[in-house]
Amino acid sequence: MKPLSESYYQERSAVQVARELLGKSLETSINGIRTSGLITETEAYTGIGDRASHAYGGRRTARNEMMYAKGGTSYVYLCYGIHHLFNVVVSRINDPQAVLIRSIHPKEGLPAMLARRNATTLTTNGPGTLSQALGIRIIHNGSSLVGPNICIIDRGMTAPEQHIITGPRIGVGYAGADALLPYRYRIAPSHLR
DNA sequence: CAGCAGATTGACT
DNA sequence: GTCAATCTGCTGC
Repeated sequence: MKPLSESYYQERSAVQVARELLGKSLETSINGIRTSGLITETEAYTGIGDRASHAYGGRRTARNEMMYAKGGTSYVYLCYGIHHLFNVVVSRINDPQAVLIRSIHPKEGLPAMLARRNATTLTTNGPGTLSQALGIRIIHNGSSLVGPNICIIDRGMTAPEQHIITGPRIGVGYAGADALLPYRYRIAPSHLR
């Protein structure tokens, strides 16, 4: 029941963390409002050799700078000019591996999440919608995952191997052969309820 | 500098 | 199924 430590993120690869984060609790405390959910879908972006990654070929821009930070840092960026996508940076400084969180199962703070989404039914099954529900925005780019605002906690819900479905990542058709790699991980829908 | 595509979503035909 | 919303970064004039 403790937040995952900084060394946890630094000692593992993106593939390993993407798989192990399934079932863990992603929690935010923003402006005194606490919200959380269990991670049900992730994708691994494995570094400078990964054609689907913003850091492919060692590319370094103002947007993706945080991918080069130490493991345990948040990488939040704006996609299509509208949606905030939340990533967990993994490994050490200058090894830009990251895990995109694509879906959560909401647990705490449902009213606050509904208000942020401006909705009456709660949707958190997409990288843009879950970030909005949890209140994660560009200002959280670079936030520590062992800091006060965003953290990931093991609440004993680690997904068993046989309930994990793997497949190609979503929306990365431009990545050639790398688009086919099985770097998307999700908990089988039949095990969510 | 213009044009275009992108780790998406939701409204509409 | 189609398409607009709208910021970032890359390509080419």
